[in-house]
Amino acid sequence: MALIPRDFFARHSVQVAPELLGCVIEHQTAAGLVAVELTEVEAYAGASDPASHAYRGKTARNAVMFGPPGHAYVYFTYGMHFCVNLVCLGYGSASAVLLRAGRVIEGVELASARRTRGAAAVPFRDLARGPARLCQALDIDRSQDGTDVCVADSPLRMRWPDAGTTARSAERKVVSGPRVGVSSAAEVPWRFWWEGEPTVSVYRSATRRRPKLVTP
DNA sequence: CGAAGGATGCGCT
DNA sequence: GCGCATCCTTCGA
Repeated sequence: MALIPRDFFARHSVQVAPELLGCVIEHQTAAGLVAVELTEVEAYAGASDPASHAYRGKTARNAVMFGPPGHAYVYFTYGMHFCVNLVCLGYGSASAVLLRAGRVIEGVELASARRTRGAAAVPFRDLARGPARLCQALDIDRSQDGTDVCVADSPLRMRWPDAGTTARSAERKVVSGPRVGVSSAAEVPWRFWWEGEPTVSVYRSATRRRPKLVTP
């Protein structure tokens, strides 16, 4: 297992994000190991980025983003979902990369069991397709907030692509586009993914809300 | 197919 | 209170 060194993350998130494609996040729990090869990520620039949680300054929730690079920032949203970021640059910059989607390469059965609700089986491509699904497949929640992913004995860690993945990466084309679900700075093309990869989430623009009140 | 709405809890104004 | 870096189900064509 070749761990990704902290220096890798100690750069601007926009530079780190596309290089994370093909890298592997793995979570060792009592139930077993699940590893996911990243296929889609989003960069957030920190205090200067209106779409970032760090835009309005440091709070108890986002404190990890203001810490050193190579740590996991996990947040809870929409009353039921978790999303995981990897802190970049560090030392107060509060920049990070959101892990949006990936392909499960180890522990498929365990990931499938975590993702399955009721009777309907989840298709393989959908196991970690979307930031909240990825967290569910890996069993990541707020107890992983602040975890150092750059040490070998961490239950949650990042490693370089496998040899087979590296070969496949060479044939992959990295493309970029607007970020998903953010209402401000939506024009910034800081979402990166592998073109034609089936595990990439479906794009949804942020302007799908606002049912607003009705007049009877 | 696509669009629409509900679920659901917490951080921030 | 409001609004979310979301997902899933249902409804209609």
